Amino acid sequence: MARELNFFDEQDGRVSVLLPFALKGVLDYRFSGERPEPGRFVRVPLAGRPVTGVVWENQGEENEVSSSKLKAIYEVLKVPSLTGEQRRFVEWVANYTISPPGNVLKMCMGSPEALKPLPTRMLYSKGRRAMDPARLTPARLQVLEAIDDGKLRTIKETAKKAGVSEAVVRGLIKLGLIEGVEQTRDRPYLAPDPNKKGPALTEEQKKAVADLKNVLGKGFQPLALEGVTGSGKTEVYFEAIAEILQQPDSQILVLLPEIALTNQWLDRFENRFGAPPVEWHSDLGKAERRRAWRAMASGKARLVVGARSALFLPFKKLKLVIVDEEHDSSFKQEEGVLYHARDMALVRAQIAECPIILSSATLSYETLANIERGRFGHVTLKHRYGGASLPDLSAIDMRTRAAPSGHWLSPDLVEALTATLGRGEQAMLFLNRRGYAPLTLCRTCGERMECPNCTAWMVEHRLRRYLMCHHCGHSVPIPKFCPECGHEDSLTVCGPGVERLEEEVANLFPSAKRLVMTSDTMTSPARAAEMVARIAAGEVDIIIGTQVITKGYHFPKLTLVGVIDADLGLKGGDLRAAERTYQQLEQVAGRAGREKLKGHVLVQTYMPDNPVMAALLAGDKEAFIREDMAERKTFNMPPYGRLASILVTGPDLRKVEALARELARRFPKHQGVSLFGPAQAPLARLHGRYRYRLLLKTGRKTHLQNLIRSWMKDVKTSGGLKVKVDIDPYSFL
DNA sequence: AGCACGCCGACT
DNA sequence: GTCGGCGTGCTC
Repeated sequence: MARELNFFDEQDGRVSVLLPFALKGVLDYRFSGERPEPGRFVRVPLAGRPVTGVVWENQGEENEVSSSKLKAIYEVLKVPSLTGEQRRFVEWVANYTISPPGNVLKMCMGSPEALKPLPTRMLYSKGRRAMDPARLTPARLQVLEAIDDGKLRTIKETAKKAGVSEAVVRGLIKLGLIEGVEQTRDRPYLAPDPNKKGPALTEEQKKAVADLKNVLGKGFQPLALEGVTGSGKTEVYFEAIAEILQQPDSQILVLLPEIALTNQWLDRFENRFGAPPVEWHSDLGKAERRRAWRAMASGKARLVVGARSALFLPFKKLKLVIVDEEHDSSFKQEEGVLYHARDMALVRAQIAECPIILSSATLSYETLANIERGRFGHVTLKHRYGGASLPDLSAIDMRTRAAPSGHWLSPDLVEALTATLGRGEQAMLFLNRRGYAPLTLCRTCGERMECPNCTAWMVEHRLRRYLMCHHCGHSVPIPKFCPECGHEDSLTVCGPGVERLEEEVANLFPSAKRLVMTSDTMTSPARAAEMVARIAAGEVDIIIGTQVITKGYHFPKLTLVGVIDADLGLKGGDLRAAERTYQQLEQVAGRAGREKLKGHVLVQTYMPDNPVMAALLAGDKEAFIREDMAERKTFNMPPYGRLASILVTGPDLRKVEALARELARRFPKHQGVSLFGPAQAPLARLHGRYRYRLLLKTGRKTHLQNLIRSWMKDVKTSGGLKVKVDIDPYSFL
């Protein structure tokens, strides 16, 4: 057969290599000498240029390319291998999300920097060779005295300490009186100390810690840690971390939503363990990325805290996973490989055969359903830490207690603000809308300012003096003339954003110190930390912000939370609207009264009778969740049934529509599987591309992915058309 | 991911 | 007549 006919050596062989981009599968390469094991990082040629990939298990593919076509591996990199666990994880995620495995591998590679040889420098100390007295000079003697302490120094440092030139030092190195060692430039991470004393725990916390410790070390075991806001969940899972840290070389992953990874969290960690954790998030520089990635891969770092992508770090010995704020929808990646970090964390823990703790004040329905099914353990904290009580919640019925026209604060909320400020306490106003106003229109002709690329309004940002589309980022200066009818100064704004709310607060409370916290003002972790410090120092009276303020912060003097438009999240009317709204309101309410001072929450709503609002106000969230989940069950919706969204996009509306219809026509009918659509997506155009959607609903037992794969097998997408499959979708835009 | 190939509009 | 736009396809 063809194999025998090729002419390279007997010991040459073939290995499969997975490359970090969207190829169909692995590519085969030739090697000579020792066979590189699966997991090794290799440099290989691809279309004439070198790329980095990973040696992969042979797929036993039928259509194997002929040996004569194989190119040779350039180099096996001297970096730690991708473990078998991680390779299985890559395959699993690729399979589940119907993504090319190469795209998943890419997420595992951290950064190109991480795979380059570590930059090093030479450090010098006393050598073994003795000085030939004939060659001793005063300068050389000075150097020998300087290095007598045996410490490692650079040439420069040595010369400086001895008070001689670098040339003298180099001369001694040549003579062997000083010897050098190569050392990596990346500083090692300090080891967290599990035995350092933590804060005193309450009886309830101690009980929760005992419950957690009960399942640690018993292999894969998911555990939901449900504790009301301010109950000290973090301190409880810190004890689980301390326990696992006792095992030599064990590693721990803590996942947090990006906006909850704050200095406050890091400080608490450092206080408990005496060393900062490894951090992993989107704005690490490349040197820090390399340092973190290599530290995990070599097993030298013990604990990493990160946003969802930390899931793909190269753990050597993963022994515990924690997903904090597990209900948070930002764990769902909405671009590229569409995965949910909480769900994939469960898979990662299962592969590592280690426990996983899902923590939240407002557990997701997915997790609640898993508790119900008996798959997850459940530990609860019902009381706030330090004797603080949960805040009072009350509604302001905006149908009868409305704000004056053009204003957004009802008289009741203004009164509460006045009282709070009068007592020298802090208040927080929550409005989940960035900018000054969500809509600008022309009083003369009624024209609305819309994004040219998206089916969306242009949001005014008055501070920055432009209108901006929040979906594609397109911005234009605030126009003086109506672009439609040309009238001057006839444009008017509708509705509030946080900037406009701040303006109203400034008019009502001119002497109060205000701070606007949104993604527009918190442009970096440093800026965020600075704002938090100002609040903690009492330099702020009223915090006005979007959802960035709902999570994780602990401000002792904050006693009043005002929710400006509690109904906002219910308007989309999608599957998770009620769940999301309840979680968000509960979380923001949880910022109030976290220490000695009693907290109050005022919720402005036009629909106080809506089940979400009513349950929240009555403090009966259990009943509401039970009912909402029962409804999901009736309609076979997640977490009881499964969904997949198929989004067809392209620049030409006709072609998009035609492909969506063709897909529907070709859908293989299956029992227990329903197809909805195609229909225009709610965001009918985004980035200049039209969008049509199909929705697939199945029971929990159907193999959704296989079904979709065979359905999509020979779909041809020409003319700029794209089909995006989203398993377990969260966004229905 | 990159990069070459390929087929349709405004220039020397 | 050519330069160049980026759509499509391939890389072991």
